[in-house]
Amino acid sequence: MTQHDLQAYDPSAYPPMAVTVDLVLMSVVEGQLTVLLQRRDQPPFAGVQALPGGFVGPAEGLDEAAARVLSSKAGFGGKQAWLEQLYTFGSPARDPRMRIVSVAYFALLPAGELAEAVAAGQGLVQMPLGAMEDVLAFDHAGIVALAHERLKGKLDYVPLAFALLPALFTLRDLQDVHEAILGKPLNKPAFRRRMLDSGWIEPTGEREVETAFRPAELYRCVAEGPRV
Amino acid sequence: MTQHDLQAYDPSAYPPMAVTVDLVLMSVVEGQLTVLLQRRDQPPFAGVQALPGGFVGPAEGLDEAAARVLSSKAGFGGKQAWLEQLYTFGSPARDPRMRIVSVAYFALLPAGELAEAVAAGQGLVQMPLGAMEDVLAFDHAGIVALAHERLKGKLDYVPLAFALLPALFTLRDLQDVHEAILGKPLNKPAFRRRMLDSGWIEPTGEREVETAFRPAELYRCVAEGPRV
DNA sequence: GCAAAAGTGTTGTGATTACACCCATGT
DNA sequence: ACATGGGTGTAATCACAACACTTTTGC
Repeated sequence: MTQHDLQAYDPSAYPPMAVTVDLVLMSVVEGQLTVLLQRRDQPPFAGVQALPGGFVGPAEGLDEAAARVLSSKAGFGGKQAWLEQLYTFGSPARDPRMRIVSVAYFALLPAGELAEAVAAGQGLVQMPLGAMEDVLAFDHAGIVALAHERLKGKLDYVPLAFALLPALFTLRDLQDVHEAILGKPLNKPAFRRRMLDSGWIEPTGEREVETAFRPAELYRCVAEGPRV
Repeated sequence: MTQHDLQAYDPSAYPPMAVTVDLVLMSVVEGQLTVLLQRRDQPPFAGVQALPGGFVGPAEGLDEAAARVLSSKAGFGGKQAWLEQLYTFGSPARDPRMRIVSVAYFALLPAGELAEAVAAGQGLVQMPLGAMEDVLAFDHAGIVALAHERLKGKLDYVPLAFALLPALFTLRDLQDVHEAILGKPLNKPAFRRRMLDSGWIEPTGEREVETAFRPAELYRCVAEGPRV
């Protein structure tokens, strides 16, 4: 952005492009990492599943646009979700219609809220990450794979697992989420201690109810993150 | 990118934006992590240092545009550099002239090549990361800070330090680069072993020449990375 | 009292650090 | 010979994992 100043003042001299945001909306449903998809009803890729997304408005920031799309698709009532920029895709060939630069975000929601979004009946479906074999439109399969990688990589350093759980949760719930993301079982005592030593959670003194056996203690997340 | 298909076919219905790439071109010069900057000669921010950048062409991918800007500013002769997408900035307020979405990249060059770029006399200057106190145009100070964070975070997992060194280097050179990036001294034997065990380097059998004292062995990087 | 899952104590292992030392080279 | 930095061995520390064990609840 330096030696192109003359161009910049002439609207026809720079190449205008459409900028969109695409959302990888994830949750852990019954031990499976799951993504929210939307069936396209127009070509190209009519009838194919794709990531929800939308154009960035003229006076709208990128994070702002992502948050708008998030609340419009998963119009959850005033609750919070993790929302983080993932990567920007801008290959000239990625959309056959026109030049589109797309800023991908990933969003994390508790399973209950994902289910609500699906139940709202706006054509949204949830699909386990393992079940989608190249059935996504555009380059969206690669975007989902990248989101999964990022999730795995940050899991131990950043308190993002809590965005996939309700406000109160047990250590077993938390471990299930970690195992779903990493795709492998974890040792229970080791996991417990790592979490308790992390400073991310605090015990509430409350306990589960309606359990068949001994009820587990409920914990609360006390860590901060990019929640919208 | 799903429910806006009708808009997408009408050029006037989507908000066109200019898309640029900005480069954080870094090297380690005399133990200091250093960034390549360019003095702006046009308002806004005339006379102020900024990151080199440029518009993304109509048929050009983002990585491609970044590589083009890299080779035009630091027109190094056929050598290789580390080039990696960093983050995308799109606040409506970030450029007072018009709506610009900028995809930031960071690039890593050996100190010698950075010096060549400066010597070429295209108005480029190098500045140590510690020395720039909010003297950058636009939101570029934040971009540089983010690049530094990313560099620190990936240093132990990804073989990017070698992009800051010539093809042959000593373990001491490598340690100096790590220390400059992390901003703290490292233990010599521990660092040695970590590097030798990493599988990223291999000894050449060659040795330094013209040293005052015992010459160190020269190593070569055998790891792959996103080099352009 | 028994089944099932919560929660804890103890031990072992691998990785990394810290410190001390030896080695090789040019003056 | 000696100063200087390259290079190596050994012990200590830490984090984490594995395992066995105790505890608590509902039926």
